[in-house]
Amino acid sequence: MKVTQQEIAQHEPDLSSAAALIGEPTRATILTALMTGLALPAGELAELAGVSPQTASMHLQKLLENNMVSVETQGRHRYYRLENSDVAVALEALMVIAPTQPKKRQLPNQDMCYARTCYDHLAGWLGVLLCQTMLENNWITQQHLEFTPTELGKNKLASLGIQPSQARACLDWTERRHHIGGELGRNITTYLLEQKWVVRHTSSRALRVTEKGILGLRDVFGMRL
Amino acid sequence: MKVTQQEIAQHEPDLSSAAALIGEPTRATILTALMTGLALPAGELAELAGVSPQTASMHLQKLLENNMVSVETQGRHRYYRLENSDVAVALEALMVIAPTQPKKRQLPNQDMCYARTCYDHLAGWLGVLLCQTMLENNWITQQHLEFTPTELGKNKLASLGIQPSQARACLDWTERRHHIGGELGRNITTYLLEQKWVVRHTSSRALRVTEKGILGLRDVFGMRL
DNA sequence: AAAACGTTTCAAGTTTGATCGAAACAAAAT
DNA sequence: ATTTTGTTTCGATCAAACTTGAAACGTTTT
Repeated sequence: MKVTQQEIAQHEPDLSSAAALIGEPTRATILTALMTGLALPAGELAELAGVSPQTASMHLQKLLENNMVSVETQGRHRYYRLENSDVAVALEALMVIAPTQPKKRQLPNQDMCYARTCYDHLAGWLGVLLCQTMLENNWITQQHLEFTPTELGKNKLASLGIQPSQARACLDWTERRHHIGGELGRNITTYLLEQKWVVRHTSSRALRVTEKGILGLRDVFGMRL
Repeated sequence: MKVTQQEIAQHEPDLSSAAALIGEPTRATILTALMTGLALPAGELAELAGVSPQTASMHLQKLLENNMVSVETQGRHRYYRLENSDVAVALEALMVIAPTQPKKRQLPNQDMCYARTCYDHLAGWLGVLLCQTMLENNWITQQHLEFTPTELGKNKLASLGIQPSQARACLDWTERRHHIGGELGRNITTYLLEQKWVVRHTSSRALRVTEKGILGLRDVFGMRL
């Protein structure tokens, strides 16, 4: 046995173990799926990742042991979700530096780039456009990594029943641009889903804008889709 | 061959490959060392990680291919550094969720928790304390993830020859609290090093406060060490 | 010109850990 | 009660990749 780097870095966070956990393709797929914020049962995650239930179970156990996910048992189902938002933040940060798949430059799943949720707020092309529209219409102002609703924005949002909270600027990994995260991002996404302006694709993070949504987003937010 | 998760996530950033790159212990040690912002030669990184030069060379090549580090050749030396701050951000985000080494709960290297640099700005206990002191003394104000120098702070900093820039709040993984990052963080750290109030430990990210520094930090910044 | 040094390339050996069949377990459905 | 379904545990297999010795390459020193 030789002197390992563990001894050198004994007192630090075990960076490699955390990264290795995410670095296995099956687990990465599982974690990516859980970034919707949804809790998904083991079997569904197995199918999603294209592995057998045994394999997925093993991976989920490892994720569980390392506090990356938590589990809730309901009957014979076990629902897994991300442990906390720190995990989501780390995943997003990794996505920023991750290479995009080189092959198939045309977008195989246009929906996914079009609209999706980032942990719990709206991301993708739709999220970025919404963010820009709100900036252009002066509903919010941006100070570096922070969005603040203006008086106009507060009134508009409140009239829709959306709490005009502060928002964090969240970097998007398909658009490489900012969208609205934080509490406000969550509130808006909740509103859009409640109004059925966007609906979730089955077992995916992708969102679809409904016909009602196209009208609503245009009339209320002033978005040109 | 079976259907792999690559096909499902084809259009997305290759999360797993980026994470796997960091997930190998030797590479993680190398990357952690480079988080000082320093450029280090291959041989030194090999010794630091406790592996042979060949091994380190192979790992560095992989990091290079994936744009995690960049290299600069000087004579027979090749100096490696982190490619950009996005990489440092991802590493920090991982450290937040990484488990700290369970064995040896007492801190084996107190210096490392005491003071160190986070990529290029001051972190650790000293960084957090400095940040708090500046907030208490009303040199800066905090809006969520952003620090802004006050008029008082601008004057104080300018009189020291420190550019009173904006600052990003950066989460520290030993203290789990914010410290001053961004441009201002860099400026302050440069100042402290120039004044020799803090000095770098040899081949480590840890910093040591000099006797001159204890006086200086007390008299100028009002810090109680 | 020769030797020393830092680094990379090549070609092994070796280990880690992902995978799945088989089986066990638990809850729900029949 | 029996069957079906969702999940986990066990054991064996296998592939990916980390590791180092040997050697090659380029630069600096003597």
